[in-house]
Amino acid sequence: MVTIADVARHAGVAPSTVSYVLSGKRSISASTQARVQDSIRTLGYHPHAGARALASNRSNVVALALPLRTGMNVPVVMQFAASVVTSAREQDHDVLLLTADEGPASLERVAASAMVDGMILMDVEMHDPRVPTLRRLSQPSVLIGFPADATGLTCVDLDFTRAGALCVEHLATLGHRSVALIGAPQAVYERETGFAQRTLAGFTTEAVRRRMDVTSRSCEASHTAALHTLTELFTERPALTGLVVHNEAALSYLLEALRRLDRQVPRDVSVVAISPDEIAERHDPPLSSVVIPADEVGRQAVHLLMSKLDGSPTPASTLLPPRLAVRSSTAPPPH
Amino acid sequence: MVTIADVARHAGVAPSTVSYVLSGKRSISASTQARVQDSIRTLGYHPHAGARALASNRSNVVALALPLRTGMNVPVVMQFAASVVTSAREQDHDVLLLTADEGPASLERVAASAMVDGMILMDVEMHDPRVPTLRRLSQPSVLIGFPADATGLTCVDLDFTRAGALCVEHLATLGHRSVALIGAPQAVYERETGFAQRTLAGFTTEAVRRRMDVTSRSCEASHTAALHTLTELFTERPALTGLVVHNEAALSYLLEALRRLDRQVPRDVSVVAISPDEIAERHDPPLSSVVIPADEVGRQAVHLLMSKLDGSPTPASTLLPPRLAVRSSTAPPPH
DNA sequence: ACAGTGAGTTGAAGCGCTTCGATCCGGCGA
DNA sequence: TCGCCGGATCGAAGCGCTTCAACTCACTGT
Repeated sequence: MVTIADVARHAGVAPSTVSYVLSGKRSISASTQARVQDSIRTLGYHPHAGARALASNRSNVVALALPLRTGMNVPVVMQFAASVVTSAREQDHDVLLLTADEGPASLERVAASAMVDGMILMDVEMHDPRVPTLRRLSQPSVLIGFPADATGLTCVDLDFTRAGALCVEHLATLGHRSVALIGAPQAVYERETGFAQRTLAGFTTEAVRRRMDVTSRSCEASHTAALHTLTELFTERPALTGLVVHNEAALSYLLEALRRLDRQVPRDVSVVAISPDEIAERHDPPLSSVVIPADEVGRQAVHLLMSKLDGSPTPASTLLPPRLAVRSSTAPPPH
Repeated sequence: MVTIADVARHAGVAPSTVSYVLSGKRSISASTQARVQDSIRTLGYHPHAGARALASNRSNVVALALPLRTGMNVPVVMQFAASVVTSAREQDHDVLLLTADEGPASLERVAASAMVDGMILMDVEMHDPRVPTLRRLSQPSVLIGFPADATGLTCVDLDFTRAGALCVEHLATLGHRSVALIGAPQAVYERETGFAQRTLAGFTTEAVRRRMDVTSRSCEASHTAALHTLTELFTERPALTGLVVHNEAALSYLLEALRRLDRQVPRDVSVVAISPDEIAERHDPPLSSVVIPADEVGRQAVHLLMSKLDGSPTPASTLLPPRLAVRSSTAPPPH
């Protein structure tokens, strides 16, 4: 292994000088810098991460905790993860991947052993068991999603309340008077996942405010469940013309079920999805949707964490405004 | 931070003794062990990962390289990843997540800086640019998938050749004489992804061997593409009754398109999917399928890597046998 | 009785890096 | 002319751990 001493010898300087060239923490003459950089390149020097972490008390690694719970939307989670990795690399950090297998203990472990400088948690529940652990740890963290009590935490997410309201607004503007939200599987609500609840709240509140007829259902991701949910819904509310779907996994099944039930989109019923763009676009007809900006959320999470790491003041809560993409699945209701 | 010296002091032993208790590399009396373990617990000691890596030349971290290329099946990739993380944790290792952003350079970086002890690469192409880098590195690695030239590498994957053949066999046994494979998007074939090509080869060879009428198509994941592909296929081969789908993203679209075309499954056409169980089960009708055992592949990859890490002899290539799950989407052809 | 054995334990030497004084030196103001 | 300043560089300490050689001590076999 090539060490900093080898580089120093090769460049005819002290090891500390090499270190300062690398970190830029002291001024070094241009000529020395050039010489050192040359030596680094010709010798193929890479600083030993462990040694660096030991000496500097910084590992340049952040943890990313992905619970991968049932009912979570896998492609979206993956987009988050990819975006976090990319953004972290831009700030010279690597990403350690944690799952929920060990529960909060894994956070404790990687933090206490100084493997990571900070952590990003996804899929946060209202009463997330990881939150108390988080508060106890010395490393900073950023949550993607909001727990019930977010005091002292840094959280970022799409503003799902407004997303729910935005869907209603779009449908109302088109003239719909009876709308329903089809949400995540029951399990997601039972564990009180914040984003699901907030969408529902935003949706319902806005619909009530506009004196619309409003209801909601959870739905599993299967053909049978989709068919059943829709049948029930239309039986209960014959006048239902506006559907908001916040459940990407069930999306195709629901659309197919609508066809089975001979409801044409958007002639008979309008559909708004809350999902990433790529997914909404792919359906037939392409779906009007409120975008889940996974990339942006991931990037924000990393930026917030980096701010905390270098001690900059950091907003406690960041809510990204929802954006509506109007495509071909929404139209005025039949009369 | 609690250090090994604190523990040693608290337990009344030398730091080295604590280290040996932790590593088990020397025999320590039961009483001392108990005392040390006690102190560790009461002080809440966690060894400093960096210090450990520096002194022992082992980081207990493995890299997982997920290219996240277009057309790759996201849920499957996620399953792999989850399984890798879980298996690695069982062997006391953590997982560093790499994407393709930096190309082979990221492998080089994490290896040269001793951040990781070894690496697992997913989504390997026939002529993968990472392979030359891999050969150059001193750390061992395991590939999920096979490049064209696998000499000197350790690879593991589902035996896609046999998987393709198995689908044909199943359809042939039911009496089908004309079959088609619907595979991944064009892009996947163009970059010569091994598994896609091998499935096609296994499928075609077996069908030819059985003197069946055989063809294949690639297909994008969209409603339009699915409809188009099927229309073309049925126009070209009116007698076509057996469909093998190796493209989970397009699966729902294809089934829906079949309904549009008034082909009932399995009455008019039998469908075999190559996909994870959960996905095949969810469709209507539940699909007969060849299972992609993502968990098992991930676990094997980790085990192989661990073997290489402790110098055990390791098979160069591990092909997991495919398993057919017969559900309701296959039946004898109409006559 | 005594060397030999081996289990149990220790002290100290690093591992490769960062960082904190300390040092050197050329130029500046007084 | 002298002292001083500050840019550039160096040397050494130390981060927390593992590991090796060495030591102790109770036993064993002869």
